[in-house]
Amino acid sequence: MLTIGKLGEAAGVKVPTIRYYEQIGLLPEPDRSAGNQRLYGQSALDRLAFIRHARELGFPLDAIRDLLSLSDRPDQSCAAADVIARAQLAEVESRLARLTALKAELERMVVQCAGGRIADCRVIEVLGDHSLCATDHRHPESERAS
Amino acid sequence: MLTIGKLGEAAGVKVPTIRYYEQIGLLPEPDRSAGNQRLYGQSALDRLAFIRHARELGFPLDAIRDLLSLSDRPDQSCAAADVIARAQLAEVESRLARLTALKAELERMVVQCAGGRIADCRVIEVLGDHSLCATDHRHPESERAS
DNA sequence: CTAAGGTCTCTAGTAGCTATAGCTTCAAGA
DNA sequence: TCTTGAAGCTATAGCTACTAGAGACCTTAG
Repeated sequence: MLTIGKLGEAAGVKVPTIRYYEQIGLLPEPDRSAGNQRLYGQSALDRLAFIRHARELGFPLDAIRDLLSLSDRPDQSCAAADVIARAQLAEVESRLARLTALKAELERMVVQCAGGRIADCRVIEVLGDHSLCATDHRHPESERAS
Repeated sequence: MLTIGKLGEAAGVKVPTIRYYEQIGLLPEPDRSAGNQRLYGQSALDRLAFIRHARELGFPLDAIRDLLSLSDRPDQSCAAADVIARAQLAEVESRLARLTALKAELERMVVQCAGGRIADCRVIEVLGDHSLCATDHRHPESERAS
């Protein structure tokens, strides 16, 4: 049996994240030790590794929830899993397209910057006037590095 | 003078978003009408359009705050603006690289799905076992469509 | 037995909004 | 002039997926 720290280490997930997954019902409530500490077995480790891997592939937690409940019923058709994976692929592709356009626009911007005064700066100028752009890049991009 | 609704329409920004920008100090508090409604002039429209465009290019609000204060001092060097834009470009490039790897992995996954039972499903199988992956794709990707 | 480090619960914070509730103000039609 | 509906106001809570902190308790090595 693993304590929460060992489990996190084994799966590559931080301890508060595990407790968070339990709280939102993604992981079942584990048994507790006499001193009220969580104790996990192999199945919890498998499940957590599954979640982590799906997160790395960008699946949102709701999709992961669905995928987990599918994997709990191994005799059913995997069509539903396929749908979820394809949706994720489509999402990634659309984000790729947008980011590619953004990259082109940002490159245009920084290349044109002559390094003079703000008043002449292409960066500031382009930001102030969308018509100076080559591409459309409408709809903001979510921002979070990791 | 524009009401908040007209301003939002003109700049392509929703009304609550404008109030939010004011609240976090990105837009100055505008004059009010006799009935306490916000009234905006041209400069507010310019500023909001700048913000919107920078958001479309993926700049985080903190960076936009810096860019705005730079554009308020047109006689200074634009080096700082250049730094911010290059940082954003680097961020976009790193996200592109990650998404490209994800796309490849997801494609591998859905292509291999033979459409049978869950127990045989490559989608579920691959998610459960990272060693089946071709690429590394560690570190989760932020999820938010828009 | 003690000290260090892991674990417990609970709360609040992050980014960038969006949504709701319950109210007031404004503009146009009858 | 009255009315009605849209648009505005404030304040609060919610979204995703965590992360950070406080203050108390448990466990284990020396």
